[in-house]
Parts: sequence; C-alpha cells; structure tokens
Amino acid sequence: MAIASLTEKTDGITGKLKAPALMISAAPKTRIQKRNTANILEAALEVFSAVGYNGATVDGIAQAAKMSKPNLLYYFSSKEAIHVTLLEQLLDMWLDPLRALDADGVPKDEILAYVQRKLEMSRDMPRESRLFANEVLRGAPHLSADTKNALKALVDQKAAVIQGWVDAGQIAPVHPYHLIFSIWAQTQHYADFDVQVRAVLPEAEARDPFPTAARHLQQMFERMLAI
Amino acid sequence: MAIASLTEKTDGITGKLKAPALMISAAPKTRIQKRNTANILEAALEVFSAVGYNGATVDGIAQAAKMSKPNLLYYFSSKEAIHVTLLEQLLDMWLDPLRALDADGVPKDEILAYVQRKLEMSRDMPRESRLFANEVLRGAPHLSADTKNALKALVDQKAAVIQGWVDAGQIAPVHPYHLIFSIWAQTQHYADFDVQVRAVLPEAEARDPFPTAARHLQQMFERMLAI
DNA sequence: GTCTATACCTCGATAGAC
DNA sequence: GTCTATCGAGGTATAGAC
Repeated sequence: MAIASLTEKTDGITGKLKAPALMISAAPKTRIQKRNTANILEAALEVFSAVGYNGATVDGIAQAAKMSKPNLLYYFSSKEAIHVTLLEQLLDMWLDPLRALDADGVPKDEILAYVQRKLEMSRDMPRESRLFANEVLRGAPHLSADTKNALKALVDQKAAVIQGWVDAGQIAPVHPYHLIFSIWAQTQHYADFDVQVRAVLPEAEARDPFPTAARHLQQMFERMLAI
Repeated sequence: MAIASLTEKTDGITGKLKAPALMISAAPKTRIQKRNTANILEAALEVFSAVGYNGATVDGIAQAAKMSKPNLLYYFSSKEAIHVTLLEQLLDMWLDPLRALDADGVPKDEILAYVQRKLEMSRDMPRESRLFANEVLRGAPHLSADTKNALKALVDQKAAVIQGWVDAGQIAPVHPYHLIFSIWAQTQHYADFDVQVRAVLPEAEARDPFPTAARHLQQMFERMLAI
C-alpha cells in the first residue's frame, strides 16, 4: 500500500520507476530514455524551484535540459506531469531524515541529530526545499491524497515515538506534532527564505549562515528537551 | 530617509499615501479614487496570496474587485505596479510586532509577547504572510533595495537590544539574529504551510491549530531564554 | 527520437467610444 | 471613469517531416 512506501526506507531519488499517474508512457526502459528523463527532471527542479510552478515555462525547462520543447513533451505529456513526477519522486528522499528517527536511540540525541540532518538538507538541497514550499504554499494542488496520507502516517508514527519518550520521562514534555513543525519551519527557513536571511545577517555571517544556524538550533532544541 | 519610515512607528495599512515608484498617477485624491484603489489592493491581496504573483491574472484581480480589467488598469499601470504597491504598503504593518519590542521592558516578557503577536498575525492575516513568503521565495524581485535596507536596519536595531539583554545576563545566551529567524519561521509556518499543518495534525487539533501552537511556542522560547 | 512549423489559447496592456 | 473590442506577446501542446 501507498503508506508503506513512505514509512519504509526506500532509495529516494533513484527510485523513479514506480509509474506516476500522469505520465504518458510506461516506465522508461532504454538507456537513452532514462538519461533524458533524468535530465528533464533535473532541469525542471532547477526551473520550478527558481520561479515556481506558474512562473516556469516548458520552453525554459527544455532549454535547461538542452533539448527542444517538443522533444521534452515526448517524454512527459505536460508541464503538470513533470511537476507531479518531480514532487512524488523527491518527497521520498525529503522525508528520509525523519524516517531515520530511531525509537530505540537516545531520545535527545535522536531529535538533535534529526534537526542537524534537516538543516544539512536545507544547505545542500535548497532547490528541493523551495519546490515543496511553493507547492504547499499554493495549497498542494499537485500532491495526491495518497501522498498526503502517507506523509500523515509517517508523522503520526514518529510523533508517537516522541510522545513515548515524553511519557517515559526521557525528554521534557513537548507537543510532538508541534515539535516536528518547529524543526521543519526553522531548518527549511534557511533554504526557503535564503535571500532574506542573507539580507538581514551581518555581512560576515551572510556569506554562510549555516554554521551559526546549526549552533543556534542545537542550543534551541537542547534547552527545549532538557529535563 | 527610508530607513526611518520602518524603524519609527507608523500607522501601517492606512499609511498608503507615500507615492510608490511604479504608480502612474500621483497620490489618490477623490473619494472614489481612494475607494477603488483600496478595493483593488484588497482583491490583489486575495488573489496574489492564493496563487502567487505568476499565477495571478489582472483579469482575476479585476473580477475579485468587481470591476473591468481596463478600469483596473486605469488605476494601476500594470500588474507589477499593483504587486509592488501592495508589498510596500503591507510590509510596514507586517513589521509592527517587531517594532513594538521594547528595550525598556522585561526581556523575557518582551520576546514572548513578540512571539505571541507574531503568531496572532499568522492566524489573523495569513494572506499577508503568504504574499511575503511567495515574494521572498522567488528571491524578492519586487522589493526595492531601500526596503531591504530598512528591514535590515530594523532587525539590526532589535538584535542589538536582544544582545544587550544577553550581555546583562537577563536572558540566556542566544544568537539574536537567529533567534529572530526562529520566531519568524515558526510563527509564519502556521500561515504559509497551513494546509500541511492541518493535513498532518490529528483531526481535533487540525480544526484550529493555533491554541496548541501558542502553548508550544510559549514553552519553546521560555525554555530557550531561561537563565 | 528529434526536429521545424504551427495551431490554439490566455494574458497584459491599449484604443477609442461613451 | 468606465466600457467593448482588440492587438501583440508568449504560453502549451500537436502535426508531421526526417
């Protein structure tokens, strides 16, 4: 079932073979098809994350992928199909840090490590962060009900783990769902609002906000969870 | 100078008379002009915040304002002019909660009150939050250098206040800029990613996430700042 | 599989009557 | 100030040759 695909570990970006609903053709087969499809999705990530879904043009994506517009549309039936495929493929990888939160680990360490992994994703994959931010900001019109349910199932599961730690007195009392939102919000902020962060920070830090951000968030969640 | 207009208290949304660069006409004069201009900006806020700048159409804004497209374009020279005017006007009010942070108040109370005011803005003015989120996400192409400098000046000033409190031992050591980012990120999250928050939360809380969010953030920043 | 050419549409903005 | 009509640019997607 769909939920299992998000609660179980998968290979993320390379696991692109599960046929998305909106694609014309069946799963890609030949080497050149795989290569072109991957090129298109990489180009689409670049363009969508920079100017949003509505700001992007098929021609712009085609140019970024170094192919003609009709050729691109030979691989994907529409602009929407590219976007949907991209979202579904990347979401899996995007949730890896949360999926790795281990119920059997040391509670405080597990959560702090999650925060740092998530911050690293904002640093190393800001395009993915902005892609999702843009989608959710507009009301998530291209995320299927299945996908939303799978996301909820994963968060429910991890929230239960955190609640267990609270009940066992291993971390200070917290609202597990809002704690997760706090982690998402603060880490993704450094990708999604990057220009604002850099515009506001003193010049020395603006060049690379992430080292001080990492220390700040470490401090923040350490104090939040200390018993 | 421009910076003063943001660091000093102004009357926010009603202070729309300072002529924005991109408007055709001078400041509105007749009663009907004021009324139509206000209608257009209200409609534009509704549309831009729902579908973003690129997703919005002049016709859509005109319909929301219950006028014809050419009539709307009689008041604003272009779609971009509407957007720029809207951003400049609302930013002032948007920064009121930060501006109200009082250097002479009780440090912890001042910061906690700021958090709550900001969360209330996310609850009561989600459209404004999404408007800015969309603009910053795309790299803030419609915010002038003056506006960015004014924002930085305000944050610099308040960061210095917070640093003063830290130096005086009145709150726990924190990075003032990142503390402000933490407040922005976590409070705006409930407006910008509203659909995700509601999709993930258990049903009872999803109906209104704000009461538990308020308690969670109170807890979070109390523990962060406790000496 | 990839191209040129193009059909078809929507959008931003303007012309010009009233 | 407000309208109908329309222009021209730029967008998605397809036709059809190679």
